[in-house]
Amino acid sequence: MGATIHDVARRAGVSISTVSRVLNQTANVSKRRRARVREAAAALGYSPNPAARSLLGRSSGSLGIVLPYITGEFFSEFLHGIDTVAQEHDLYCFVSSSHRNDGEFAHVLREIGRRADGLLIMATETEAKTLATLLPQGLPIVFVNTPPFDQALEGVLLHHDHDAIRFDNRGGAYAIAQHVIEQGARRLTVVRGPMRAYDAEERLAGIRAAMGDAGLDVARLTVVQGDYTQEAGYRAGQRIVEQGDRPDAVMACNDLCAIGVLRALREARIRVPDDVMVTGFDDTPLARYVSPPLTSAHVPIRDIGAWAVKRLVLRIRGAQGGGLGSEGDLGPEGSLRPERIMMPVALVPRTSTGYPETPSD
Amino acid sequence: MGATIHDVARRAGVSISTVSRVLNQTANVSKRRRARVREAAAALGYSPNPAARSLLGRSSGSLGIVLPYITGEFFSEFLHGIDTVAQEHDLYCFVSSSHRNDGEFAHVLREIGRRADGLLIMATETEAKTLATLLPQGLPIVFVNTPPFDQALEGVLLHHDHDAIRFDNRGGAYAIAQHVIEQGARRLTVVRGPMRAYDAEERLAGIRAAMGDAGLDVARLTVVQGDYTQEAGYRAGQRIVEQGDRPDAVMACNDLCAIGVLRALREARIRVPDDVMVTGFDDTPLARYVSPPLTSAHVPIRDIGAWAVKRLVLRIRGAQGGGLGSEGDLGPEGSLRPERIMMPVALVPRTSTGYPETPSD
DNA sequence: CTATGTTGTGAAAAGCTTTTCAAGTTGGGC
DNA sequence: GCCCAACTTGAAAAGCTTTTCACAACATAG
Repeated sequence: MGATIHDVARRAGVSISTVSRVLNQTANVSKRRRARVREAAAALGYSPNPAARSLLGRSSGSLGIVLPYITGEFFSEFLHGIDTVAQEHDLYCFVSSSHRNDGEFAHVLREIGRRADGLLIMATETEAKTLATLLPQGLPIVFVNTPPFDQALEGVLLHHDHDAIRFDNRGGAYAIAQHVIEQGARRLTVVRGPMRAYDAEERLAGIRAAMGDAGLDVARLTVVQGDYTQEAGYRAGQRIVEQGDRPDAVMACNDLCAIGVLRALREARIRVPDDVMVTGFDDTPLARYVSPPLTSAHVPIRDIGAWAVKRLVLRIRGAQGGGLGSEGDLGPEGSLRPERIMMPVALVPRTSTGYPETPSD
Repeated sequence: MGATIHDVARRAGVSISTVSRVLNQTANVSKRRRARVREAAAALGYSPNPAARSLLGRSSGSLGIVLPYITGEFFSEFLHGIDTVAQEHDLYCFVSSSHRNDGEFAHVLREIGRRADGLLIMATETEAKTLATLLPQGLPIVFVNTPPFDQALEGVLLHHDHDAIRFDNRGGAYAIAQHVIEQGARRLTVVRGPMRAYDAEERLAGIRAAMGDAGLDVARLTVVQGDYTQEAGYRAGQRIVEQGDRPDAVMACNDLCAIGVLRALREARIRVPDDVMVTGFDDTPLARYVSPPLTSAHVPIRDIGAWAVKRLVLRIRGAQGGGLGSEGDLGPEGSLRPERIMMPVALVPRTSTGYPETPSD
């Protein structure tokens, strides 16, 4: 089907070595031959066989993106950031998500690790220790939103020189709680994320800290179990309504969940924000469009995806990746120092907490 | 790093041919050796190098998923359906989307075509004729939501034996329009999808047909330009409000767009559905959670993704794929007959068109 | 003009698997 | 007991690229 390097060599009247050298710019070739090879390659529409290339242990030209079960806009946005940068560098992404258990996760990680030049791993649910034993060796990896660097994963990260990027769950939650308290809320209820998710834990901690700093009794925080879906938010909202002892503010674990809460309150004829304030998290594009517009914490998820891939490219292709990281980035042996980025999460106050609506927002 | 087939052969005391035969069950091997090979492979954690395999022209174990620019939940749901089935068959998905122009699209299509065993193409925006010249040869392809089978693509589809699945844009839009008219609407406004998208065209046709059948003057349908984002819906909604001559119903091109319309109406203190009805399309999980719950047309997007991949697997792995399609599926030469599926799109009436709210929905 | 270094080029090997081909072994029938 | 068939098994080739090695041509310095 596709032309091979031999076809190009024959047409140009040179050896395959010369063709390879011209196309990869890996050594000097005389002007005349170079032109002839270029011409032949163009005429035949030649592009090197990726399988043969990766068999050599060189680049396969692909990236592995391993994700947890994600729903809603968050996923689209994240993948969009990833895809844009990958396309710029002519890299192709294996995307895999929603693994049902650790065994499946391990299998996918291993198989994708064999096929890709680098890995982007987002695994909030799988614990750090499990992850550490599963990591493919000798492959650049960027962790997104994995557990805190200074805990179990630290050793792994240091040893393998991996990068990591996460966002400030605690700070974002702190800001939201602080804002809600400033708006007059005293009795707070949280619809928390999944039990195993450490980020849910962090957000909870942020809320508790804000309550403590504001002089509120942390023990009086009501925590309702939920997850990152509308359904869970809806059910949690119903429970809050039935409970009778109505809180001043319901802080959902993300925007989707908050939307479920909003519906439950609406059905019970409870007004937001007049009777109860509601907040989300992530600030997906949707947040400003629901009724009422949702106070949230902005997570720059698209930028995070983009950064992760840029970083991966830098490690895979070497320093010519360009634009990212200063020269100081290079470690003693010329290898990149691992970087750990914490993306700030900014409060976005909207009507759902009584903040005046601004049309531009 | 990883063990090779030679390592397994050495450990088991046999030749690499025997190892290959055992692992692929491609020929008889004596019981004793078979056991020894199995054992050695397990001990070394051997799995065959995918690059070497695909170099042989055999399977690469991966699928190519080529998508247009998609936003919101629709994307997540679709990919979820795809991923679930792919994982069942141990296939890995190259996902690529948001190509800025035909050149980029062509490049990606070609490169992914070289890397994958089969292609899932969803390309509403790229025209059928362009697509036909770009198709990689000799590769199973499933088209999702590409232009109607009986138009330009027909020849290509027939020739290459490709499958196609789409959903009934026209029927769904017809049902929505009919419903809205039954609810008392006479002056209708449409926020249509992108100019180049043929599905937007189909939905418009469905609406016009419903109007005609109901005895309304089709010429009096107002069409506002939009696209599949909330922002576009918001702007379109603002324009509708400013226009003064308020319609009885606004039919948005999808749920996201409808949510934008809802916000614009809300800001103008126009009540939904009392003053104006609003409808969406796709029936994403969100539709039932917004305020008011959104009348929409249910597109089984997850099922569509799943069907497409099952079909691809069937073509790639041969008839043992199992469960999908009867024996009658096999054509004269034992090859699968191309199948074209039209998924029905069902009306889901909710409060935004005055339909009584049901808690269960 | 010889010795040395530089540059350009092709042959060949390596990377890992599947599959064909040939050879070996075993068993059964006459 | 011998021959043919069937079954097992190993060697080798093919698939396509990159890179090393060796060689040739050419230029420069002494």
